[in-house]
Amino acid sequence: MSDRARGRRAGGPDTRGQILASARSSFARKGFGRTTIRAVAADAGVDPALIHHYFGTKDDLFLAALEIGVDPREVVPRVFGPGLDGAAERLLSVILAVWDDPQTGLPLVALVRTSLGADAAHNLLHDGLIRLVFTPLQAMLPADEADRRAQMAATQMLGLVVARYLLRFEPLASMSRSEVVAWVAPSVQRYLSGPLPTLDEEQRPGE
Amino acid sequence: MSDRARGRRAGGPDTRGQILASARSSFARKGFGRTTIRAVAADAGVDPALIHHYFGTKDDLFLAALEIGVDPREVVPRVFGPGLDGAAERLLSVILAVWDDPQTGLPLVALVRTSLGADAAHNLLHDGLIRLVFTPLQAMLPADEADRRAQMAATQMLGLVVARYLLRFEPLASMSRSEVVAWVAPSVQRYLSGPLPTLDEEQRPGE
DNA sequence: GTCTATAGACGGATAGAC
DNA sequence: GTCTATCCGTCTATAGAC
Repeated sequence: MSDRARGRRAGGPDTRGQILASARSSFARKGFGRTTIRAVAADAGVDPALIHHYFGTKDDLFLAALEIGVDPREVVPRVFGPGLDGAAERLLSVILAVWDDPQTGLPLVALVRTSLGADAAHNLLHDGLIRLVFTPLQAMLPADEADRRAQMAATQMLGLVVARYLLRFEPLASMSRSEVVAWVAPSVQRYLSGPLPTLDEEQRPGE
Repeated sequence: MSDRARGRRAGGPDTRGQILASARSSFARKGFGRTTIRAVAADAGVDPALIHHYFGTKDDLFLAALEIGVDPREVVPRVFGPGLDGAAERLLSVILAVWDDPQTGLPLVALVRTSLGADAAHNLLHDGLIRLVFTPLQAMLPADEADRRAQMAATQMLGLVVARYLLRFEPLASMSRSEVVAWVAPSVQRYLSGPLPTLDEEQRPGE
């Protein structure tokens, strides 16, 4: 991001990178549907036709913009390797670090924003991103509790991400990573390894 | 919903209600941007022009579809009146009940999905919905901790809502209200009244 | 009340000149 | 490589007939 996001394309025409940067920004801010090729082109200072020339269709551009700098298969073992104890803290630290970095965070914001805008059916979110962290997580949990524990943990991390990076709540968005981890980790850890909740027999169906 | 969502408009032409029901459904599933007047009209079995005739512009239709059956000023005191103790459980019970009911839930799904798809700037979500529950909540908390405690609680509730009603994770979406409350309430309650997290002095900025 | 016809704007995609 | 010109589709919205 250091050499291409700054200013207009200097001398060496890194037009392709310029387009990618503008696309990432727009996809992250507006999602797929509200991003237009024309707007991306204008922001990058090039002609709309160039984008098709380089990337093909709008979908192709979106996929190209999702290319990310981290390989999940490398980071996942570091989080879950040491065991369930402290896993929440390690997981949250990694997640926040990845999302705080614009290079890796912007594509993820674009992915989440686009997925939430579309139908629940074919979302990249569940089949792609979440599955990546779910599968190894579930493998560490008792089989009959794995689904519930992992999904409850997911709700907390998803809500954190949405509030901090999509809606940009303050002061949450400006808090340090370590403070956020200190607040949230106990909740996530309880979902992973805390006691199962005891259900009251009386369930009031209506309100 | 019982008399108008079922089948085509019977004899008495409740066309207006039919349109509203279709609009709510589409706004909830696709958000504002991806909802088209034409599709709503087709789903309601009427002509697109009729929608303009009844409701005016697309924005007007959206606002009409957001009309909801619950008055927050009535339910809020019931949740926060008894005090901070057990507030999380009461709050979650109400939230889940409102969202589980299609009559009140669909407009809320539409609101959240649309807000998340748009820019962070002018979102109805923060200025409308969340503010409604935030203000009375913050009034019960120590002034210097109110923002943080309320926002951390908001992340959990937001993530729960997104996962259960927008993304429809399973088994989460099919779990009973009381089971969800049993899982999540302790987390929310800790944000509201638990001990403040202790921050380590050493903050590793990188990674 | 309900529908037909159409205006007017916008965006994706392509062909082809330079 | 980069841009001009343009086609085609989709959508909102309106005017007006029945």
